[in-house]
Amino acid sequence: MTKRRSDRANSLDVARLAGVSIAAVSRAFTPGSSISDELAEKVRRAARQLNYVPNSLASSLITRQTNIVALMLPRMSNPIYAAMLAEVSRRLEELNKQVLLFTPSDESDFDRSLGRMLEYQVDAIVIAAATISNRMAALCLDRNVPVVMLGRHVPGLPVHSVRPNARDGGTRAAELLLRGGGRRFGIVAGPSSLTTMVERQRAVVDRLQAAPDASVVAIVDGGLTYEGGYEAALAIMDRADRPDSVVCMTDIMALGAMDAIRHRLSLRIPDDVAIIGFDDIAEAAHASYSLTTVKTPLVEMVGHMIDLIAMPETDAAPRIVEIDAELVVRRSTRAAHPAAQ
Amino acid sequence: MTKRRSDRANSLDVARLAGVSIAAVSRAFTPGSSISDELAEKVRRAARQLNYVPNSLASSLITRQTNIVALMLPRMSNPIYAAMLAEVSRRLEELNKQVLLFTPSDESDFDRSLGRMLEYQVDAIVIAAATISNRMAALCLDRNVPVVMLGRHVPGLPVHSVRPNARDGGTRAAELLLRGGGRRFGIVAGPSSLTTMVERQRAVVDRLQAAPDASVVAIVDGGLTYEGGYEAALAIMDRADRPDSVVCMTDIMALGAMDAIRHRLSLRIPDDVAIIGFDDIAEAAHASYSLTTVKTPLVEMVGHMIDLIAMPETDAAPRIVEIDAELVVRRSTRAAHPAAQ
DNA sequence: CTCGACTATGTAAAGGTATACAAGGCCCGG
DNA sequence: CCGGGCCTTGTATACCTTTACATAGTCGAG
Repeated sequence: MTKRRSDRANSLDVARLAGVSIAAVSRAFTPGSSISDELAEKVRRAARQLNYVPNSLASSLITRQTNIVALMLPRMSNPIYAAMLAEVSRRLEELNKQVLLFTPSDESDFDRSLGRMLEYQVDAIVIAAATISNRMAALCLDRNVPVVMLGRHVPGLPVHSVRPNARDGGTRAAELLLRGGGRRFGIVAGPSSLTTMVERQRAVVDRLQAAPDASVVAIVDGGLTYEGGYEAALAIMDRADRPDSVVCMTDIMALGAMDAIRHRLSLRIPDDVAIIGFDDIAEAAHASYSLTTVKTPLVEMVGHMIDLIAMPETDAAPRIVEIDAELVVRRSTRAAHPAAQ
Repeated sequence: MTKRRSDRANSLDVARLAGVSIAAVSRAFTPGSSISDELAEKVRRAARQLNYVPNSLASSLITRQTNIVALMLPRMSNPIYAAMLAEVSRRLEELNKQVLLFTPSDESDFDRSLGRMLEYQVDAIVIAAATISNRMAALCLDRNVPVVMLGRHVPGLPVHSVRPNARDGGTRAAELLLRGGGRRFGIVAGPSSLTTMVERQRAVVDRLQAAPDASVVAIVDGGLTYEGGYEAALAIMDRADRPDSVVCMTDIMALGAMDAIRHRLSLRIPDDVAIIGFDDIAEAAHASYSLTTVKTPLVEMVGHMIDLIAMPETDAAPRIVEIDAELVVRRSTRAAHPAAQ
């Protein structure tokens, strides 16, 4: 005698049991609606008796609001994305909204994920560490679904974006290393397909090239993973003019680089080699690493994202919010070098 | 001239433009339904022209299937939960299902989150690192929504559960340390409110007490965080009969303990102190830690979870799946001690 | 006592789709 | 040439709720 799903009570069942109209049931479950306390109480009693739970699908069909925000978040391997997700979810739940998660494994899945988001009638779409095709962006715009890109900006795309000021962060990272006496620089790069990584690297390189006696002696892709950072550091350090400073485009690669430098090459950090990363993931603060890094200001970014998706529906120009980078100085970099001052 | 949401095309609009019935539109977007290729193509052309996207809310209202699975996941601070989420999401998306995330900050929010899950008519509920009240469990059962607890089991609750064999894992961890010559043991505990932590600890302590010359000299709560593990280790090691082995109930606390022992107390691992953890988070494999640990078999756990929520609807007894623990031996523990053999 | 302004309640339509059922077309065997 | 079976298409109802509108009731002011 399996209980079938259609045995679930609906508002009509509740209305009948309570001896009221179906509208009364709806109002009893809608805070602030015009209903007397007695009637509301009568409805709630009947509802409890029938194990009634309002069907928010039916409700959303009418109100055109699901209280669901889609989040596209690929490559969960990097802890910064987990932190981003946690913050996004936390802030949205404060507003009684939920995150519907999409983790496409491949760029070819992006459009399919976006399509499914629209089918679910989500109230907004947040895209982290991924991009969106022009076609889908236009479709979202047409349907009046706000889209916010978190952490990067693609010029010309009609979507909002919130991102840290990579140029500023990269510049300050480079300057810190220069002040610490750095002259020969290695770079552990991210994939060139990610604009965020390219911007960070460009900012760092630009500032280094502006220094008369500094030079970038090696750039190796670290593939955005710990292992990739480890290998990249080995490749970078294996040369006659060994770098005295290494900039990693993400912390997770920086951790790999530090471990390679210390445990494989037996060099000291920061004495032999100074290291700096980007993101400020939790592990960067661990005593084993104590990594100096350019922080990705998640809390502020998500705060602005919330504001953007709450904006009144207009087809106004997409907003670009840029947040100042904060340099978190720890012990993987040298203090100001006397000679450099 | 803001475009209103009601301007979104629906299946009737598409049907009219294509000169077909509304049923044809539905069939054109339902793979495997009875429709000729020409008609389907005609519908798709019209749909594209109108930027039509099927409304899965309306569809779910009828099919009673949302392809949404709710995941309750508090305390995202521990990386193991992020890994769990990634695996759950990955596997579900393979089946064209999506994760609706709930991250209640407080035990008092559990019931409210569960209630909202039911309102969204989710196909199943997965609960990680949290529990569910008897009342809500009964409600889910009544509505035929499968509930799977991931990582723990609460006796008497009418829900499925999938979990590692904590007893086996704890026993093997203890034995490894004993073989390595451990005699005085410290334990960094988790909150006693989490049955998982209690089970792990009980297994470890039981095995240690079965060894004639071993003793547990200190048990300190590490609060499930890196910082907590750090402080707990300091407390544990600050005594005359300093432990020669420390068991931490989670890896994240073990990392804190290792850092405290090495960088604050300047002791060697594993020579002065052997350390072992639980979970096998990614950082445990980093060269800076190389932490021996009892692995939480996420892939297998999620695989079983998928099977459970796909089971035909019955009110059969809830299943309990227990998975063997795997001990991942790295360099934070000593090899078998000659004297112990 | 009456009218107007409110509040509380009910009625009915709308929101977008899936599907049972009926109907039409076609082919093939007899 | 006819009937049965199959495939395609359309019609109409069902899914569950919100809300505009109408109605009935309450209360105070004039």
